[in-house]
Amino acid sequence: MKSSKFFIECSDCQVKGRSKFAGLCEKDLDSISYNKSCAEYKKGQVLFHEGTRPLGVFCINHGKIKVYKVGFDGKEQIIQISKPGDLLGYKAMISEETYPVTAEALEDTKVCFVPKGDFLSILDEAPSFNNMLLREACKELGIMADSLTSLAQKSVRERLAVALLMLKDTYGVDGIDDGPVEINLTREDLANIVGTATETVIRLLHDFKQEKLIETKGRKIRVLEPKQLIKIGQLY
Amino acid sequence: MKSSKFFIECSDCQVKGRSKFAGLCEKDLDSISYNKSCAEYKKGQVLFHEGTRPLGVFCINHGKIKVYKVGFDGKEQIIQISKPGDLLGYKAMISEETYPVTAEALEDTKVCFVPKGDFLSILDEAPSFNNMLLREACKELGIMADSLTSLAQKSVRERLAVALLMLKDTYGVDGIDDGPVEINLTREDLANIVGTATETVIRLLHDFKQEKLIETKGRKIRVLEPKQLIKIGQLY
DNA sequence: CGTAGGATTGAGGCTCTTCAAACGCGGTGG
DNA sequence: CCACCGCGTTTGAAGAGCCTCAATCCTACG
Repeated sequence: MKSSKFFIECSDCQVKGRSKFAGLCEKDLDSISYNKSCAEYKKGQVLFHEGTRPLGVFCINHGKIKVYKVGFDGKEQIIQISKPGDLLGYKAMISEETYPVTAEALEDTKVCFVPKGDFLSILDEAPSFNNMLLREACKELGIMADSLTSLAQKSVRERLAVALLMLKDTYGVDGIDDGPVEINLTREDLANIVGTATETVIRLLHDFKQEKLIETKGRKIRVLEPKQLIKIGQLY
Repeated sequence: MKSSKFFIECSDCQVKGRSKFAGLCEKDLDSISYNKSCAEYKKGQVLFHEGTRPLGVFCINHGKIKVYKVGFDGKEQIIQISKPGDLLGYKAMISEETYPVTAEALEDTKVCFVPKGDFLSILDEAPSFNNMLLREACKELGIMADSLTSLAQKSVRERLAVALLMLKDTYGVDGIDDGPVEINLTREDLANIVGTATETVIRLLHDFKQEKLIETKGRKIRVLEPKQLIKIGQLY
């Protein structure tokens, strides 16, 4: 289960510059910091389940989290991979609905939790924060329109190329060593991002490997030729 | 081209109750009304093109408008069908990006245009409006996650069933006569909603017709058995 | 009454899925 | 320390679902 053996002040947080709280004034940030709690979620643990009611928002401090919907037949569709600095679960809270998705840790993670009331009162009192979230949401809607078109029109090979490029960025954030980025996901998760079968992903990765576009070591994937992948993914 | 032979006061608008401006105070509504312009767009005319910079927002007074992205090979992917009361183009304006989509009239339409400056100043001055838009955007993001999952996991037959149900609602708004709803779209547009080929849509509509789930008269489609379509679409 | 754009039908083929089986690799207990 | 176990990965084969291309039919409209 999650534990609360540690606490991080927002003002000390390594990711505060990247987080959605970055623009807040000191007073508001302190107020969040004062009321929040911190927890660790181990690989496979769920932060929140689709269909449940939001009680607050999550700010990722460390680790990656997959956000997915479960389809009729039980298959996951991964909507996004969230990384440190990302804010999770605020949309359902604002729209006053149950979570439309599930959030699950892909690795051992550290996450701060801001209770609903505190978050909403900041939203009320800081118009600039409200506005920033609106701007983010609008931007995200544009990205979703892109993904939708991709999914509807591109072949699996094309979509896999796009997904690998996206994941390169997501996993590039860690970049402690500035060695090449290693994507670390099960083939099944990768398939659930691309929207295809696991076996298809494996076969296409094999092709990409033969074409010297990527390198694999166990489950780890390294992108060698991003430009080629851009071409394959027909990104313009 | 568009013409400006008419003008509708927001306070007189038939769709003001359904529009996003519904919650505004009288002062703000009058300010919008004073600065806006009205225009007619005939079937096939474009309100705005993907990639161009937004100069204001559009409020639909009459008629339906398709919002789509053009894929790499020129194929349209329809993201939504907008109807009277809907606000168009505000997302790109707020996120300060170029339009990610194109908006084109599906029939002869009447549309009001609110210039950027006026819209943004209302947004600035009315926190409740800001908040309402944020709530809408968050809700829409949940819907997009649904659509994404649908597209990734459902068969074309299932997706077509879902699309027909959605269109029944969209076209049901007109309901001047309370006769059955008639969906009036080209097969190609329908295919571009579902994300498939025109011929596939035609064949599946033929099947649905044989199963007595729908009725067609020319291009017009009537849904006879929504419950059956819900079952086919695996909506739960 | 002619024409153009949309709707329909048919055939063929390709992509991708599904099912089944074998293979590795990391972790665990003897 | 090593053999075993189990999950995730990989490979193969067969077939279903869709797409593409091409031809024909319909129908609204000038």
